[in-house]
Amino acid sequence: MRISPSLSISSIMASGSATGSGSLMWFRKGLRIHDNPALEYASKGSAFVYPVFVIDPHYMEPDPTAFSPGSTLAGLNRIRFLLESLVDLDLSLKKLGSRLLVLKGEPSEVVIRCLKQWNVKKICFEYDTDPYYQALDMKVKNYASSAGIEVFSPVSHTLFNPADIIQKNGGKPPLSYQSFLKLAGQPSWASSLLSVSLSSLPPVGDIGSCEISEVPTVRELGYEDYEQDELTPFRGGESEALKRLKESISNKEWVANFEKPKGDPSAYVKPATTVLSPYLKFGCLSSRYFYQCLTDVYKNVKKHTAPPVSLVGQLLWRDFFYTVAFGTPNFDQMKGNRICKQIPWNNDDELLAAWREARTGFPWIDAIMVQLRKWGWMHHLARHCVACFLTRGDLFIHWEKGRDVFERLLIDSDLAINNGNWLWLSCSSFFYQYHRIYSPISFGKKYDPNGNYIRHFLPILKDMPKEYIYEPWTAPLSIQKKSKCIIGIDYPKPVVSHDSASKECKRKLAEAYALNQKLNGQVSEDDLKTLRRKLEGDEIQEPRSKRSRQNPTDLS
DNA sequence: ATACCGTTGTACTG
DNA sequence: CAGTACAACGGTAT
Repeated sequence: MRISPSLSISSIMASGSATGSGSLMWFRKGLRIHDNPALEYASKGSAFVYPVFVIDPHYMEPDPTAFSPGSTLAGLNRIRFLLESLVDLDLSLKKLGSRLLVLKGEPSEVVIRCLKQWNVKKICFEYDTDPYYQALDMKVKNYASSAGIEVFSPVSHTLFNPADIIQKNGGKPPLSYQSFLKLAGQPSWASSLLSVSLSSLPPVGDIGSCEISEVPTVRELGYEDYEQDELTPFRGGESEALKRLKESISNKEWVANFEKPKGDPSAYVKPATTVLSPYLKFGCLSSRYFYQCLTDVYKNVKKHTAPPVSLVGQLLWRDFFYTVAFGTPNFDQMKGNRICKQIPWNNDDELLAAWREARTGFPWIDAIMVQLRKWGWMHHLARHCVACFLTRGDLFIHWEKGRDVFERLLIDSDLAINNGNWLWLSCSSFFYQYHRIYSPISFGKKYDPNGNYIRHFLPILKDMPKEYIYEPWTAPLSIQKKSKCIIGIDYPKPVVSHDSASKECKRKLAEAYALNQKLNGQVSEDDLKTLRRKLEGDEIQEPRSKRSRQNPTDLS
């Protein structure tokens, strides 16, 4: 990593205007120029601005022990998406007469070191509700106030300020979408004027002895022999986000009639949704700008759909989960989570690995897991299918395990939304109708009877006749041979029988719910252990349920 | 205590 | 494609 020569020149020039004050713009999420209140404030009345991004090695550096290429925390697809977003941000800053200063290390330490070395009067960064940033920001704020540096940290990642909604509700977050809507009311902030679009930025000041680099490439980070086939088709960055947004809203009929549950999860050539989630996640796209574009479309059509199913409804779901996550201690785990049902999930690393590695033997499930691995994105309903299958539908494995896999592999993985949806799908919170189980066979079939989606992501099954493609283990051996795919050799047998496994899951959830109700949610680890023993005991007594684990004689 | 509701279940019927 | 039975949860309003 070297110091850019162009920076040295500009820094000499900037330091010439010693009388002006400087500000530090700390980018984390909010990787955009448009509608960026922190950036706007940083540049206002400043002689120079330091736009900083800190690379946290924990997030970026290769971890060879992880189950997929990437760092300890993020898969390669999301790291690449972030780097592309940073390159785009750097280009946009350069067009405005600035540039991105990339530093490396523990972010709060690096930022505090910069504050010590540079002559800045204010530090600006988007407010972040994630516990990780709450902790970092506390350290930075404490230092800044002790040093007499102004801190400006506006809420601009979401439409509403989660703290406001929680306060309105008497200190607790609303737990249903409808009650959230009621509390949120009309999004006045969301309709307010966007931050002015910047035509230029003050130059970067003297960087002293800080080690500044360009945005690194994945190669420079140490991902030399990454697998090309795990390359997501979605490119990161604000420019890409705005292009995608423009394309989406250009079809006014589509925007006006959008109904989330009616989307086709098997559509992959042209996905059934906007695929703006990764851009919202990194703040390449302002949720407020997106909101205003949508309401503009609504104004110009006769009628349009409404929350929860409309596109605006999707943005509000995002705010809903942000609010609940912010107001719920231990939101990302079962233990100590006030809103989470305590359920004696199974520990089965073999079944977990089969799910994660797309070898459950259910083509619909496995194809979705391949799409996750390769694209880092799947349709919302596809996520439902695999999440339900892993947890309450078939495998009865802890939602935290599935959450970890999604968190790593999704390019749009977002603490609040990812955990919120796993809580939802596992019937641990928000949603409790555990008898409604997605069939790993029939759900996909009704959208894609020919199995094109499966054929694309699981090419081993590309010649399987459509009659068998969702249940290839039922195909006669002659058909398997003709399709060049022998079940049990070329493609696995199903790891469970869906009928018996889903029945088992329902029975276990009924027992777990009863225990939660009896103990008023105060379920201890011992209580869970006892229940787990009881459930296993029942299993041994009932020969029928022993079949929940598939064996070859059950096939066909 | 009771009725109604909840972004996105399945399988069957007309 | 819409309507229905199935079986039946917790949260919320009454």
